Amino acid sequence: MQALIEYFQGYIPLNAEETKLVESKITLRRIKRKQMILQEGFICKHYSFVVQGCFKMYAVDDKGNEHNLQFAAENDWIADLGSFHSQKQSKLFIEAIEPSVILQIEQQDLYFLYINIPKLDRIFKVIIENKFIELQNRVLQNISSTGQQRYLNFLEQYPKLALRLPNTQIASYLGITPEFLSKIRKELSMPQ
Amino acid sequence: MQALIEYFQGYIPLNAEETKLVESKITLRRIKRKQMILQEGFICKHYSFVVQGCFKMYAVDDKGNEHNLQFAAENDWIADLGSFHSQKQSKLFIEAIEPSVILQIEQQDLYFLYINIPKLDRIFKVIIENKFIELQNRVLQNISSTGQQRYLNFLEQYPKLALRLPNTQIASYLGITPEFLSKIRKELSMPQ
DNA sequence: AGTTACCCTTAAACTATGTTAAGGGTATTT
DNA sequence: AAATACCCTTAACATAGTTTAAGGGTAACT
Repeated sequence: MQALIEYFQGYIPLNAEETKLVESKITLRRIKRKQMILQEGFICKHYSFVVQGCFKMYAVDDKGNEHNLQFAAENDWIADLGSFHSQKQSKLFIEAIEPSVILQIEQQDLYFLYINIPKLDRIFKVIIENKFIELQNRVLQNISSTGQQRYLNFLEQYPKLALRLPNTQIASYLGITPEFLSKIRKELSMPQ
Repeated sequence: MQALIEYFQGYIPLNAEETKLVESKITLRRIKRKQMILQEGFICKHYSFVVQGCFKMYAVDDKGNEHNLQFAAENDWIADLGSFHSQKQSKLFIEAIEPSVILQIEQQDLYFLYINIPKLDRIFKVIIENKFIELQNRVLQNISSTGQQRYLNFLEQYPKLALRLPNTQIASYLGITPEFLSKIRKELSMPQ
């Protein structure tokens, strides 16, 4: 629980009363590997903060292939924001890649906190702005670079994550097949 | 100027005093076709609201090819948020595709407004959240769909924009060459 | 009104990436 | 300890997308 409070303090200090209010709306959950906290067809009820572990959020296409939209490790947030805010059925899955510990807040509780702690609007605005900037860089990569360039960029941008994830998951995130990633890795490892 | 106030009202009503404060920090500019309001190597000094006209934001790669990250038409915002907030040099260009009218606000003035009108934090949080959701859908398309599917999706999602833009610009946004878009369009127009 | 710049299309040759199939390795589960 | 599931790689073949070059059409500038 302390992890989240410290995380918020990194943006704007919260006083004791505000801290208490936040804590009153937060639920801690332990999630097993491969357990899902969101499945297609369900409404995304929680905004989740990862204290420990790692998650992937993905869509499944008509052929049954998964496409990773996002990973989330320690001190990162994960949710299908579209479903969370509209309360409509999600088309996404969120699944633990490792045994994990998360802090969850429900939509109504978050809205309650937004009203009672205005600085949370500011904090979440900055959080989402940073995520937006990151995502825009990813789009730029996707429309302008080859698979190899995107892979190298991923290794550079998320070196720790790259060590934790199987290559199949990285390939899915990059938008290439595991076989092609294997070919890329071979080329990169060869002299010249 | 009224256009922006009405736009804000669509999120949360502003009172007379707040309206006046916002207006005091806004500058109206008329932009000619092909005129740039941001160039690579410069700091993005303004958050711009499009009253009339249309813009593209793009990066130029080492081969000199442009890659469109975003379009912005009436009632949309455009800025390189990364550069705007960090005050670091941008790698992007923002250029008018049509003769345009925009309302601009400088970074320091926006921060001033955030402090004096807390509900602006809320409004811009919601704006950027919606843009994030949109962008996430685009990433999903990019990593999971063919050029043809992305083109059809673009036509569906931005039908009005598609009519205003030359196909070269759409191709650049989709991450394909104009020649390939031409081939796609031919296939789509052919019986079967 | 003429000229320039830009836009759209076509096609052939080429490159990047996907598909299918197979085998061996390693971690997880029973 | 065996069995299962998953992961990584390789290779032959198929498809998606690019490059280059060219021609004609239309909108913009002088």
